[in-house]
Amino acid sequence: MTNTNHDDLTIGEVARRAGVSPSAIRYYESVGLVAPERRSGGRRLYGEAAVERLALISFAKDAGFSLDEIRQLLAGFPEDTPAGVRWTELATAKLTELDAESQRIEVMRGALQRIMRCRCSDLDQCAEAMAKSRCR
Amino acid sequence: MTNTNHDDLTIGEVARRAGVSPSAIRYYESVGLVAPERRSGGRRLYGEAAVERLALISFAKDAGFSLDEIRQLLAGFPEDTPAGVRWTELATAKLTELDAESQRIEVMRGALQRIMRCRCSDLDQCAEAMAKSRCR
DNA sequence: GTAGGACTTCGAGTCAACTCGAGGTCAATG
DNA sequence: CATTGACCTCGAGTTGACTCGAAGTCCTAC
Repeated sequence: MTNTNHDDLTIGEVARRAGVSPSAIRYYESVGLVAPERRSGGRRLYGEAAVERLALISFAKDAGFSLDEIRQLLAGFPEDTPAGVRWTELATAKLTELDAESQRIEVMRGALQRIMRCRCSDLDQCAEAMAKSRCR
Repeated sequence: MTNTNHDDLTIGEVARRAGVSPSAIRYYESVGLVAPERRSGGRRLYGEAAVERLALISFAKDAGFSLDEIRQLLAGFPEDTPAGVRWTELATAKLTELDAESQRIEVMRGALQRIMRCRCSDLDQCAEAMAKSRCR
């Protein structure tokens, strides 16, 4: 019936509204994150919900989730699982990863600050000292 | 003359001593980070210095430098540039990157902690709220 | 002299999250 | 009715730091 619903959005419009590229949307579709409501003449047609879904994906990406993890979020729970439970499960794991990452960064920071005080006259000397464990 | 110097190390020995794989050493050679002292019958032969050079490369990698940056370190300065100057130049830039990275991590942490308090009954609702800017 | 093991080169494959290009289709407009 | 522009699919390319496999070579030991 509604073969021409004027609320329909083309991929280009969805892309513009959500701030992502059409090719990214097609890619997300290929990995199961979004799907058009229907098609007309081969073209994908979306509803407003797609824009929101993409906003959620962008948020999750910014929060550090991979597309794989985002798929878990969207489809890795029983249908009626509340959003908070889903988020909590994934975010808890991610926070642990972030802790590890922060720690790694601190270690690197320490190494960098130490090495800046190196007094070796050349790198070969420095490498030698390093192999022996202390750079002078 | 010394076509068979018994101080020579094969790629396998260097790899074992430095704790990196032979293929990684060949790869490092291909990007200009190490070179064998000489060859005998096609085989690469290294001196002790190669082990030290690899220790330095490993240290630099652990400190967050890319192989490209390590090449800068090794070959991007006038010959007589002291090690400390080289390290300081690269480490300063790297520390700035780490600051940015840390900050990004804090932002993600904040987003994750906020989203865990989400009370939406499903993700569609959550996505809608997100598009409008606040998740309840 | 032959078996084994370590080595050689070269090209392709890996991971993530896309992008790009070619070649073709579709709808609206002049 | 022809052009334009947005869309379609599919395959390949991107980045970094390697790894893997194939096919061949070399040295050592038995």
